[in-house]
Amino acid sequence: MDVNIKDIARISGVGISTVSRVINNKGLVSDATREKVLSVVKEYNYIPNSNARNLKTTQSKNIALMVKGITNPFFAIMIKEIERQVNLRGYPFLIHQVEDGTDEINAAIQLVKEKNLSGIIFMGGTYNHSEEKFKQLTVPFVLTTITTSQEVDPAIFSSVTINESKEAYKATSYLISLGHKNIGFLAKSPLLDETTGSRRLMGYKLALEENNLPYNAGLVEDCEYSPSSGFNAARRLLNRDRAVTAIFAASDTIAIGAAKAVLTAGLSIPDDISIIGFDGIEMAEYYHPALDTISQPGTEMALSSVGVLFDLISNRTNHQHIVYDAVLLKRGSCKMIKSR
Amino acid sequence: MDVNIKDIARISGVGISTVSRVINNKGLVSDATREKVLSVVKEYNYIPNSNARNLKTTQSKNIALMVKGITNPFFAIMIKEIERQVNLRGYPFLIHQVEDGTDEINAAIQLVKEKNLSGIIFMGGTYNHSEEKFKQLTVPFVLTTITTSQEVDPAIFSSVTINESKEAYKATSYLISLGHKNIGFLAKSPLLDETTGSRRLMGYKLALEENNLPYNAGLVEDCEYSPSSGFNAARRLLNRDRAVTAIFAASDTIAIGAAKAVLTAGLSIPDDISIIGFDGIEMAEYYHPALDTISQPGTEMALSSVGVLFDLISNRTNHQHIVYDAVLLKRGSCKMIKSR
DNA sequence: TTGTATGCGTTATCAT
DNA sequence: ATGATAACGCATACAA
Repeated sequence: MDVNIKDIARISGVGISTVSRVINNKGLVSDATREKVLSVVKEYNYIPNSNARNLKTTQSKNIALMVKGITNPFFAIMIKEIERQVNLRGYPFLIHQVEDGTDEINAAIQLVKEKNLSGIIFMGGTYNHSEEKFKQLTVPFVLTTITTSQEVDPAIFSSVTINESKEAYKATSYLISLGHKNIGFLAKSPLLDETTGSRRLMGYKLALEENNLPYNAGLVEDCEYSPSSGFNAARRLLNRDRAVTAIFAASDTIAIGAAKAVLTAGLSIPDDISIIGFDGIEMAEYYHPALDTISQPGTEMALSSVGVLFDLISNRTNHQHIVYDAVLLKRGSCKMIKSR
Repeated sequence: MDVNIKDIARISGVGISTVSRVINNKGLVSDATREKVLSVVKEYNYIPNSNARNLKTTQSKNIALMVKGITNPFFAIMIKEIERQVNLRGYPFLIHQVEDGTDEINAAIQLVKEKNLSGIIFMGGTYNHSEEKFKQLTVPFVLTTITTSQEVDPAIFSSVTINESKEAYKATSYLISLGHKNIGFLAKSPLLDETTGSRRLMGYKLALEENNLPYNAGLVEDCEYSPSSGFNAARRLLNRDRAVTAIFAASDTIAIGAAKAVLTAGLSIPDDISIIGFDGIEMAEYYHPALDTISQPGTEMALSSVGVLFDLISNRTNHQHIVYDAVLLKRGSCKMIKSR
């Protein structure tokens, strides 16, 4: 091991607590001793052991991000911003990837006990967590990009989200306004309860309903949030139902795969098939043709997630539920249906 | 705080050390007491405090990944696999994003002192780290996707890489073999020392040289590893030099942006301009047209990085330097130059 | 303004 | 096979 606080104290010719006061900027220390201690700290390259610190204070300053789906490019930019914001506040930050199929809340409960976290941000995953579980989380936390089922009391958690069904409604309505009647819907687990996919499906259905269009379950495909999966889903869809004139993909990654399927089939976007995605990742803009999308304000959501968390940590506020608006970006991959 | 080892001991009616032996599977414990302790542990949901543990053992089992460029989709799949592999071995894993412009080795040195890491994987960044710095790293580490400058003694570090210049040579030679003579090169910091971009530029230059083609600095553009940056760089290139018939992008993200620039300019891929990327991310395959690329074996590299690290941690084997071969994937975005 | 002593929760060394 | 007890490195109440 390296030098510790005792060494620094001895070398500086002061007591341990004086060193502690200096490195923590706490309590009264004369300028002379402060300077001396700091010089020794620097010379010996002393860095306090955070394990001992956290053990002593029974409260580390660690902020953890629990991500489900770290390969999601939309999350990538959010992660970057979240880390930046946390570091800005001088808190250590740790990213924990949650494997698909494992429970992130349980993982977090464990992490809290293990590392004495002081805050958690949950990103991605599903909504089916029980109130009881949340109550076991003894530190401030905020859900971002996800929320909970209706049964959970909003007074016990914070969230930063978009209104999934409203935004999906927006996308679908847009396609309908262009005259489309047979609109494919591609999402992950749209038929399961309490998933992002199912929320977006709700919006899709609502738009159909409001426009007196029948809901056709055959137009809904379940797929992962990836181009390859979107490709396969779109191909299944196109093979099964030749009447499809538009596709609403619940992510841009899916949309890109779907677009490829359409183009590969020798069809044109948007002349034969209109496509709209979701998220607003850079890739969608640079696809050819550029893909329309529902663009989420990822950076702002990241910013505000950290903001809400620190409000909670410093006891400044009660739980907040911030809902951002997403924006429909028209880039030309959707078009008025051609008359037949 | 929650229950601690003392509580468990008291409730179980045994001594503290017995509980410790049980939860660590160390030393002799009778089956009866073991069972009793375990039941209490379970009932009270006891989880050992890792700060105390690490403090005592002066060596946590934490493995840290230092990533520079977490938004890089190629890294994303590697990160996922690395985490999986580390967890498989029962070690806690933490991801630390290194901001562009900050020194990852310094950050790591600090992290080691703070958290008593037992191993580090470095991913991304540049090669210009001094031997002296590496020597300050008192725990096993491996560089992945990067390596060091020639001056650093290979006996003091491990690495898992591809041969950057060789693979770039491969891509460039391929374009040359198709008759291209004016080949644009897009990379991040190709003219700086000891960057991935500069290594790939070396391969590019070598291929030109071996084929008696002149090196034209005007065909080299500096850009970030992103579609937007690739788009701008390609546009600059196309505007400046109308003789360009092929573009070699040092990443698929750049290639996607470059492709967009070509298509937006009303040119065709590959009829007017051939494009080849680097990395082998999924998006490149689903671009339209699908983009040729030099595909790195990301998953295997991840796997082997963790393998090498744990060899170092346990076996005390010597340092290894594993170099993977990348594969030229032809998908149709490169074509024999049209005769003029 | 400064130093001493105590304890955070755990592991490990020693008796028993 | 089991239980006291001494560290691990630090922050802090309290004494000086």
